[in-house]
Amino acid sequence: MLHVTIKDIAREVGVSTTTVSRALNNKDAISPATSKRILELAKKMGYTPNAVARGLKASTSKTIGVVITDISDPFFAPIVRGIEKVARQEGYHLILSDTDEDYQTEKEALETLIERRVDGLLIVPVQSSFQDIVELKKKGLLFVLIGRHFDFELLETDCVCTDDVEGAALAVTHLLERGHRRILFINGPTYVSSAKERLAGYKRALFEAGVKLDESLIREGGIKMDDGYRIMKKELEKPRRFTAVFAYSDFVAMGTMKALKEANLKVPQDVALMGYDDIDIASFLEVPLTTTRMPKYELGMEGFKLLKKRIVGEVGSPQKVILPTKLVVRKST
Amino acid sequence: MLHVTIKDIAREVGVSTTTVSRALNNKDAISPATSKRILELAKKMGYTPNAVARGLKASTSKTIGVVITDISDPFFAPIVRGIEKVARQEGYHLILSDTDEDYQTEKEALETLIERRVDGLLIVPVQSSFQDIVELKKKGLLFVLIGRHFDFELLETDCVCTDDVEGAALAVTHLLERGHRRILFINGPTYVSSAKERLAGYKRALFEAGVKLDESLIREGGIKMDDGYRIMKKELEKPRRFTAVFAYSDFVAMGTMKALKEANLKVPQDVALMGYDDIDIASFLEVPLTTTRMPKYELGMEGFKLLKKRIVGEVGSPQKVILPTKLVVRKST
DNA sequence: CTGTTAGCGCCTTCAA
DNA sequence: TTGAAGGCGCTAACAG
Repeated sequence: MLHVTIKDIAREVGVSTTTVSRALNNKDAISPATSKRILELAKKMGYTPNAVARGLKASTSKTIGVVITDISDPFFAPIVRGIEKVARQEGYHLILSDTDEDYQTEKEALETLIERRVDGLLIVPVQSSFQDIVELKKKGLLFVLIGRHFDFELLETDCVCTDDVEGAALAVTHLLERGHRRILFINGPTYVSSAKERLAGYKRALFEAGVKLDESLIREGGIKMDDGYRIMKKELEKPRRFTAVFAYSDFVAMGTMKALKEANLKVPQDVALMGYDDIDIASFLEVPLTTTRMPKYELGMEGFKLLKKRIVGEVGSPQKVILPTKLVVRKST
Repeated sequence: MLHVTIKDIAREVGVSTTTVSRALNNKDAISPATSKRILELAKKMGYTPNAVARGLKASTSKTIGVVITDISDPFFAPIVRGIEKVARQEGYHLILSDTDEDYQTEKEALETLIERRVDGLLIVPVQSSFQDIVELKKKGLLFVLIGRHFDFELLETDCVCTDDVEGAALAVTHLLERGHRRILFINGPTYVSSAKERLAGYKRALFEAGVKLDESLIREGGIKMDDGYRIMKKELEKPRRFTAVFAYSDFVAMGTMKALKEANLKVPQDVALMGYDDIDIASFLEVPLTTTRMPKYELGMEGFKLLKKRIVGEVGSPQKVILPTKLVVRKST
């Protein structure tokens, strides 16, 4: 038999399952002698408690669902790591789902996670649509958004984020200070909140510096390396009308860098390049990347902490936790 | 009430829970009319099946445990991605545990995963000790090792790996063909099977080329970037006795590269550098890295597939699945 | 100090 | 075509 149960132990010791349960859970109301006998036998028989049964009884699974767009993305991986670290300390397990930035996948992931009766969810929402998140809230499930959020007028939820208007403004201001006036912005899809905010930050920085906004310098793309590559490749077919590039993310910046290199353009001499996120390897790139640091690990940790509060019943209106970002100047600007 | 149960539906419709269950599971032996009523009401009431209860009854959780040393490591992240991809297609969920290359953490992770009654486990073992894996096998749990394995004389288990003796030999041979004779090998900890094999491959390549082995050119370190940095840093305090470096992994190579750069040594002009793994960003490094490609994504996918076979009951003696590696020549050699 | 009973939510006999 | 009973493994309430 693969798993021994308290029933097996009870039979063996000659007591009731209740008594076994008591011994196993260090309850009082049991004689030290029986307890000892039970514990010893349990060990000898290789007993492992069944958390599924326990969960059914207690209607809590000590499990949280993590819904993320891509764990192999160097921006998201440390977030998951941060979650896992704190979660483990608190006795929680993580069920992981990759959505691949696809709404349908996200929706299905949420459904199956609910079926598993996770105690709560940590979500990096796809945002191309968000009916599923609305449903989640309506059903009364506990969840916290990480790194992306919805306008509170649209949908109020807990979230742990950064102020990307500020972060992007910082980045663009840095470029402006370096003397750049024509800054190509290769943004992510603007239905994603962080892309929306970074666009706002881009505009704000220009405005504050008294530089006229040229809408034709704004591109909307994806969040992958390849998106940056593709967009820059196309851009370079035309006469160059910019001296610097602000990329949505370091990943996008890497793709951009590749396209630039293929066109024999030097960074930063010919074109300055600014990323976002400060992924681990940003300093190891061909040209170490100037970027805005996102507190990735912390986003994960704080996300879990907030969720935990909700789980243990700490209530209150939806909360926005804003973590600080920071400019990191390297060689690409 | 947060979750509605079949009991709630039964009461509402005025039938037994059995009938509800039948409707929900599309069993026959139920009139289309009742079935329709039930299904409609279930939807209206927002019914979501309870996979925990179902799992208890069925004693299968459709969940597999993934025990890995660090998901934010660019070598392991794609492995997890590969697992998740196939697992989701087959209706399985992943419970994720980071061990941080720590045996005790691994041991505890395995225990709690067993408590959760996962249907099987996919493990990148720490290997500094392996009593926990022995226990796992003794208990009859289903698991497959990924990327690392034990000598079959020591412990026979399923595993999906690469032939790293071969891979390393390939790498070192490449260096030899470039004219290098004094190749510093910055290896990982040799209790890890891949490090052991790569060392064997290093030796074999030298032997086959008729180059005398100089043990003093072999270093045993860790698997992180910082290990490569630290070791090379120390190495450079002494007179240089090598013209090329073979690093245990791309990550280690990146650390090495950093130390080299700080010493104003050019790669590959002053020192050639060879990595291992071919992590996604290897081609984007300051000096694009020559390396041996590990089929990361495939390791994950094949790992799950093999595990699945065991789960559905396909038996047979422990199986070693060997995936091919490939030399990728870039600029660092 | 120990046992009996009951129930978490679901599904599978077996009987009607 | 439907339902009653029982049980997956565990624990809490209530007796004794």
